[in-house]
Amino acid sequence: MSARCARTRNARQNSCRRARGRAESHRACARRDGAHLMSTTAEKGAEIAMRYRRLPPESAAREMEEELLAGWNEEDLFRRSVSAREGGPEFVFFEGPPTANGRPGIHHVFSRTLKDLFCRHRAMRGFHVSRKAGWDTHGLPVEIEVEKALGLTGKQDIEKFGVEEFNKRCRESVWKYREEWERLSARMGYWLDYANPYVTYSNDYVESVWWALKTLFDKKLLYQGHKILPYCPRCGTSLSSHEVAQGYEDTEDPSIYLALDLVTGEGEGRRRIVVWTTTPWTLLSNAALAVNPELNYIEVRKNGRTDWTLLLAESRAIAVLGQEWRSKWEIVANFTGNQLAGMRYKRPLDWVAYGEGAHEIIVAEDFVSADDGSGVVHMSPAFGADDYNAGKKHGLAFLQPVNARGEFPADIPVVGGMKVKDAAPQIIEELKKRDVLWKAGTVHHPYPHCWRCGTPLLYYARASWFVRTTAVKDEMIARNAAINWTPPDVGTGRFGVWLENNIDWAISRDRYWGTPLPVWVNDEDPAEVEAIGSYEELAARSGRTLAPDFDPHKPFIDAYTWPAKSGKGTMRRVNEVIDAWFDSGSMSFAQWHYPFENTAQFQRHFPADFIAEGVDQTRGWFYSLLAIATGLGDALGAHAGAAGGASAASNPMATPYRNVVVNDLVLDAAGQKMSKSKGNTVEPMAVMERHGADAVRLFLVTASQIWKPRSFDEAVIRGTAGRFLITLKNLYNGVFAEYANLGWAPSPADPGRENRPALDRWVLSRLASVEAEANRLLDEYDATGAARVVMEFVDEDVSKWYVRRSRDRFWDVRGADNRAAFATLHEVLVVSCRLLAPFAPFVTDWMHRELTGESVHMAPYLRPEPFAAKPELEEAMREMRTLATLGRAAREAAGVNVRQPLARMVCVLPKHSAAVDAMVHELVPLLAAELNVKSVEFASSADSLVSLEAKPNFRALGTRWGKETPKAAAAVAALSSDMLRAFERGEPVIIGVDGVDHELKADEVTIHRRASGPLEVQEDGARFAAIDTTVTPELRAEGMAREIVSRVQRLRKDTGLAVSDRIRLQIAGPDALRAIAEQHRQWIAGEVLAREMIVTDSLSADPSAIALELDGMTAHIALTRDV
RNA sequence: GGGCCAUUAGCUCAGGUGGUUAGAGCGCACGCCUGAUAAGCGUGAGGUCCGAGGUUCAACUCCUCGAUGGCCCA
Repeated sequence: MSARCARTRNARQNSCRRARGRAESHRACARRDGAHLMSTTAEKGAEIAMRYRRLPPESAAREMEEELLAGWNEEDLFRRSVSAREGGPEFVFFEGPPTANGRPGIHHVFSRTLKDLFCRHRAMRGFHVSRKAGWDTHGLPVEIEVEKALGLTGKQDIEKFGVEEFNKRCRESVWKYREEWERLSARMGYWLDYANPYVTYSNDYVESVWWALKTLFDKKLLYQGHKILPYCPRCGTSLSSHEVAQGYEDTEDPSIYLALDLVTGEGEGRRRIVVWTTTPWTLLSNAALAVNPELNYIEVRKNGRTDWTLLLAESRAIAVLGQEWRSKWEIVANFTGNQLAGMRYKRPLDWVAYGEGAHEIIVAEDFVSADDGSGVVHMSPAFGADDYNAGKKHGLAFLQPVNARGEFPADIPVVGGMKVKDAAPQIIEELKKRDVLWKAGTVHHPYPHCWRCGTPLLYYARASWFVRTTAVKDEMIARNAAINWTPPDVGTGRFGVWLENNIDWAISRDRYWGTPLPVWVNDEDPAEVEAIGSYEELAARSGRTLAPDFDPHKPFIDAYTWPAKSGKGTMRRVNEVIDAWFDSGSMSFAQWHYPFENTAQFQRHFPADFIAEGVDQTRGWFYSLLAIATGLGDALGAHAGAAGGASAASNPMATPYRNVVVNDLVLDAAGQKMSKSKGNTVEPMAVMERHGADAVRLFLVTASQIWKPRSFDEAVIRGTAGRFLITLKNLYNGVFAEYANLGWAPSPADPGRENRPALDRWVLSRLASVEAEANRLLDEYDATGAARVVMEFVDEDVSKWYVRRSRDRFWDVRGADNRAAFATLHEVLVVSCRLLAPFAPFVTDWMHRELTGESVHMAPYLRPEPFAAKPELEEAMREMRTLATLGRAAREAAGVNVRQPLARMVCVLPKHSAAVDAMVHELVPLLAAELNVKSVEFASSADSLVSLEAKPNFRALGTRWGKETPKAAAAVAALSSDMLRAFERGEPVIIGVDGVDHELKADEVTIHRRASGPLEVQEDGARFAAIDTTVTPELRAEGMAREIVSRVQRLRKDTGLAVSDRIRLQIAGPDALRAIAEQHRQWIAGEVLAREMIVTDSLSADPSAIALELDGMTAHIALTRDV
């Protein structure tokens, strides 16, 4: 205290000198880094050159971040941070390309934060992490956007408009949002190499994709098939299963029961069979009925009617005939489905003539279910996958009276020219007329719609090109087993199940803007097919030199034809382009134009160590990467020794990615899914302007585990991540910079870490533990865990305890203890910045530069020589903090505030090792200071203050006593304090259960100590703190002195004095108060930096005097600044 | 329609091989501090762990059925 009191102008001048020295070195730094970030700000004119700049206030996160962004740009920091690790081990990251023609949303900020933070962490660990950007530029979304802009609807319009011009517009449209994406990436601090992105429409990229397709073709993995595919009549194209999966919507559809006449023999009565459908438009093409072979069918006759009967599945009778059907209908016959097979019937509508093939016949098929309908299904082989397969099997007729626009041909009666789904009322009316309608209703069910335009899809038989992924299914599963999924159950569950149910990948699209399928077919003989795998090959086959401005897209590519090898006919390219998912799934090699060039680059960057995307990519990019890499197999080179080697035997090939982090959705504040139609989307730029990118990033990562959906609520951001950042800034601004600027800088004069007080050694130990833990969690791809560990440390340990208990140590800069405190806090802040840098790259860089002169992003994540963690010290401190909590609660309960000193507290702790006990002893002064007590004693079990209580351990008792557990527990709980003391000494204790004595075992009881006696006690399990609340006159006087100091300090503040200003102080009051002031004169003067302190009987004349009530006495104080 | 996951304090979320005292943050109440001050800190009150059955000496935890929400599949 005297040191503080004696702080002089001299010290201040001293600190000015040092500050200037530091400012010089700052300028040197600034030149070296080519940035203005390091520039020194003068505060209060030229009075003091601050060595540590203050952070802007909380509201100015935006200015601070923008200042940094400008600096990073100038310094070219991203590229420098990558090249500085050149030569280090490679950490390979693949960027999943965003579609350049959509706006980025807040969920993109989420997955990009994850991508960025793991890359930053690995870079700080010394890995070389190049991060090539990419753009997904082909596909239906682009076409739709352009169609809308041009006012076109459908493919005919596009053809009329001209494919060349249309594709030109597509190519331009793609970049509509490019700048917005790049701005967002920059603003959020997502470091990605945008200078050399891969672009899926580029000639090089397309050529690599061609190579892949040709390779698959040569391996017989690319084929043309005729399959029932979900088809969008508006877009005029089939959709792949992963596209369909995105478009299910609840729809109301017709639910129609027909009663069709069976063809009967001579003399038989009319027999009708009940058939169910939800797609009446397919009835025009009905070819057969299907029944389940095993199911029981009944033939029933309505009471009182003899002229006809009805057939249906027995289990569906209630649904079709009503709850009371048994009282109204009589069963006349039973059949299995097998028995019905082969029977003939009369189709409901005869508008389309049958061509070849069987028709109007009942077949038995396993897929017919008894769960809905009538147990009899109408079959239309052109419009359903099951129907199609059954049609093949039974040689059924194939009617397809629907055009590519989803309309009936004009020449069909009644419904000609109508959209098929719109024709339901007309068809139902016709069925009524023909007396084949049993009943018509509606049904609510999910039905697939086009994910882009919302049009209901039709299942439609079409010629299409497929990748035979089913042929490599087992290998895909084996490779998947080697992928480390976060969270794991996406890999085994959602993705694993998807692979198990894998079907061939339909990759062709009847569209315009996409990678053209490089397959040429002989127009005279469709069996003659060639695939082209490079531009060179194209030139050779076509006999044409490719122009310098060669464009592989439609329509130009379709002009390349050549005579067939067979000598008859011309080879012409098929019409289709390919699924854009195939483009993005090819990025691992196509981004390098492999195998045409950059083989070394490719090999260095395959497979990826890490990718991250939203869960919606499970069936998208995660799948296409795996399917293509697996299909290509050896063609991607033999990268033996796959991930970890764990399953190297079954999986000699590398997976395309070793670790994948999957994040879930971002919901709105109310937990609803964000969508444009609901208008509850969040504009990411605006949010970052309001809260700062650091806060948004930190919030997204820490709100909950990343694989759970999180609600995005700005109020919560402010209260959690935002609040944490304020605490961090205050530690730097309000504690460290505030006082270090009075003259401290790191120097050899600082005590060595092992020679610092226990409190410092403790926080350094915690820091070391947290450093190791955060690193470990990031290594394991647990971003949430890592961020939380560091944040909790900064808040709980540093702010709430280390600084709280060290405050007065920062009030001077010269003593060894002061230097220890500054050096410790400096190190804690520097390392905390590093640990947080991947999550909050802005404020941590700002602070780190101030603290060390270099960017945090060039710093190592782990210190080369960390302070060794001290588990005993950490354990002892935990106990101390528990006792502090209990002590505060005791004071609160007794109504004695902390400013009032008290004489004594008595504590009890559970048994500890000697090492921990020694530490506890060393920490006692901290506890005494925190609770403002003169002495801290520890009581033993033998102490009269302590009584013992037994708490039964049910887990142990349960195994021994079973049903008798409650009785045994009661007997244990009833043990007396004395008996428990004896038990602790090792003497046997007997408990009686149902009159039988048993010896108590050690693990069956937990012994708790409880305070008894006159003290104020609080307890928590085995710990307790008892405080003697007696206030003697001496203690009271001391308390009053502290009261005076408190009021003077408040007055200093109110008067606007700086923390280092000296004052003249006057205190007036009754005799008793003056006596106290005199008694504690030196201490009071020291605390409030009073050079002069006058104690007098009256100050009433002084207009600036403040009156205050102290323990019933009125006092006056007045102060002036001492200059 | 089938499968999976949720449901715990006013809000957001932890948790537990079944063990009798279910935690945290925010918010709230009360208070402290006033040399972090458009800051800092403490204490406390809040819970039929979605509902109904069942298994067990013992269920928030396991089983069955149901409700609500979400995701996936068809």
